[in-house]
Amino acid sequence: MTATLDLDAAFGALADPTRRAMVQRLARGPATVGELAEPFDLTLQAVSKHLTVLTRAGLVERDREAQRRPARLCGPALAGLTEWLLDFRTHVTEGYERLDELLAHDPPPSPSAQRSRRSR
Amino acid sequence: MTATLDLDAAFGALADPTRRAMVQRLARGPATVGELAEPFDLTLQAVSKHLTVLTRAGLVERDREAQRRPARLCGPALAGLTEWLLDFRTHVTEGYERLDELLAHDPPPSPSAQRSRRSR
DNA sequence: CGGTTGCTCAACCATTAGGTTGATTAAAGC
DNA sequence: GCTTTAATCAACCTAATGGTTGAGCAACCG
Repeated sequence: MTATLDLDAAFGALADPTRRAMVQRLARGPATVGELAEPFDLTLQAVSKHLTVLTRAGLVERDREAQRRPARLCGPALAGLTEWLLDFRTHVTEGYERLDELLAHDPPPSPSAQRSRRSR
Repeated sequence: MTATLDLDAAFGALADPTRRAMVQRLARGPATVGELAEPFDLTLQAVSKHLTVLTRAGLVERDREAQRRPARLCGPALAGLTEWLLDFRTHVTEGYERLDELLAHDPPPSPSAQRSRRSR
């Protein structure tokens, strides 16, 4: 749907507290690398790297404005992630009712099939 | 609430495709390590490790049933994750309207006060 | 009892991740 | 034109990941 949402990259990106904080910061509006770096006592380079990770995960996009390269949030990936989780929760409830008390969610709409994966 | 939901661990756990697949598999019901390992051509040990990761992330719980140690999904962490994402999206929309087109979501219901987080 | 089944523990290995310092590019600002 | 500002590139280090093999433990099977 969002085309190629890389769940590996997206989840991975959010697995880091610094990155999560940056994302939350960006939720308030675009920011330059320097601005993003400020609260973290990390080098600019480190922050730049984090930004790269977030960008490759599709969570942020970069602009170019004079010498500055402000970053701004990129919604779809976030939406995609949320969707995956919600969708997953739906799958959980379907055919495995015991869980609806755990997840406290609504009844399953339809069956589906799913298959494995090859890794690394 | 879910007390200490470790976002680092939880997002991190889901950042791996094998682990995600295992979680999806578990969504259909508890499974032993062997059963979980089967589709992946990995050693049992590797799968066992993944299970440990998932367990530490609070995503699964282990039982003990003779020599078997079946794993089953543990809803709250999943729910917590989803909540974080949804909550975050809410933060995004509030006070930064440009994003509602990005996130393609519903209009913000009301202003509210909710503020950041400290990490690391 | 001895063997098999189901799994974990331990040691190890290769790759990646998060961070650093140092050098370099690129656009402004006198 | 040189210097400052903003950021990236490059090399490097350390620690964590994802995987392996091999040994060990616990419970059941005959």
